[in-house]
Amino acid sequence: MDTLSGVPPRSADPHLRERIINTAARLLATEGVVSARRLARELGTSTMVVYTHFGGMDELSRQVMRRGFGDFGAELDRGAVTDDAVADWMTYLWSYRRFALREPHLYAVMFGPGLAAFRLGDPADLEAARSTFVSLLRRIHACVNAGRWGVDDVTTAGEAVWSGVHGHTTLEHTGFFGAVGRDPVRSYSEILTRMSIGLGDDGLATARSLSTARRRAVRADRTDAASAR
Amino acid sequence: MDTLSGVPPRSADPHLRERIINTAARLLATEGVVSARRLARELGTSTMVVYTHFGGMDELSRQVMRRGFGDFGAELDRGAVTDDAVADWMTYLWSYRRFALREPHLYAVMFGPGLAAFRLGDPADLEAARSTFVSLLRRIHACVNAGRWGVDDVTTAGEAVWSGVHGHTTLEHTGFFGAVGRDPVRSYSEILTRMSIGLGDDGLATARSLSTARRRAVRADRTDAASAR
DNA sequence: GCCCGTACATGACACTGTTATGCATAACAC
DNA sequence: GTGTTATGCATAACAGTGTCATGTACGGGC
Repeated sequence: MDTLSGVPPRSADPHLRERIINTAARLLATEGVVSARRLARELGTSTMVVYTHFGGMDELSRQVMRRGFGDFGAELDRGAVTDDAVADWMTYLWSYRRFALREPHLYAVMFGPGLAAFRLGDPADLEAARSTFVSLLRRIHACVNAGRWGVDDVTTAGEAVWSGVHGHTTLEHTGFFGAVGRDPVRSYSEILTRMSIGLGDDGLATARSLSTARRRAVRADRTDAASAR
Repeated sequence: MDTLSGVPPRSADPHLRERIINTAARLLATEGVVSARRLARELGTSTMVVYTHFGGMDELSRQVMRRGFGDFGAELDRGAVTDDAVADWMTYLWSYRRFALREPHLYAVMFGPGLAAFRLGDPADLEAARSTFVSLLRRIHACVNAGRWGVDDVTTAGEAVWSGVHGHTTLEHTGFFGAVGRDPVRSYSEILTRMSIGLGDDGLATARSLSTARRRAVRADRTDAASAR
């Protein structure tokens, strides 16, 4: 690593780099924004540490984003693979929503301007972001293999599914559903249901899978709440 | 209007208020951001005009947003009502995408933090934003009435559809599709197709409607390009 | 013609990211 | 152990942001 400058950092605190990223992630989660000065105050340092270690706030944000994608992917892949592929796919997307609601600001960094990872072309960032998408494609493939869906272009189907859950997530973050007195769980279920049927599944089978996935999601929510306590 | 302060503005330039909004909208479209100082420089005034007329940048942004919803709604409702309700619905959503791509920053203000219109509860803002959603619901209703779709809860279906097109739009704005070499028209078509089938339509009928809507959209794109020239 | 009030300009305050400068200290050569 | 080098970090400044207190000049009501 860092073969360009060729000089290993010889900091007094060898963990400072990690601490900066940790603190930035924590401030992002708790306060929604992270400024160089706020970060320095929290660390007991000057703002310069951001520039010696990352060159600027942009690169630091990308590091936080990269870690976010790591956590996100790990959490998404925790869902088991059962004989109900559509339920597994739905479980995956309920986990997607749970993460996005628990970490709204991190999600915004990851999927807002953070998707610049794709533009900037840093292989590590691109891979981090793409891995979660590939993970989604695997679930879709399983539904096709199970004979539930008829899809020739899995990637395009994945983009359509992702658009739906991502859009719903961002709408939920703006507070839309709460403001108009609508139930976001209901509309999220609608997305999953209509998409599954649209991709070829039987209506009744989709409804059964949704029930299964909802039960799993509620249980995961409880686990989440318990670990937070 | 402005019955709270009760004092009519007696500016040297009675159109200044309008000019500020116009200029802010133009700067937003051309430069992506609009700061009080940049605005003042463009207008040949000081930054104070923003505060005497709007009380701050927030309210000015909301005015720009409100106008944006007006233009957006007018453009969306331009689509004709024909005997192919699903094609009309798709045409509506192609117009949605066309507007979002032509005015990415305005769209971001409108549907990003701008959806705070729903939170803040200003009736005019809420109505401006809601009218475009209601317009979508009308198209959905037409599909149900035409016997193409079987939907009991039109609002929930509308939220699902909106999530899909909104999500796709924001992903497209981040440059995702271009960066990974994917065709956004293809995935957008996939959303429309799978949603229509998922909502109850026949696969072949949906495909025919998609062709119709695509033809209309291409024609509208050409008109758009011609008027821009 | 006077006076009041409003619209606007000026300049300052607190904040942001960034960077030039300087210093203390750690690592290395001998 | 000493001298040299260079690195990490603090200090302070610059340019930018939104905002506001103050002062001024002008327009309408009397």
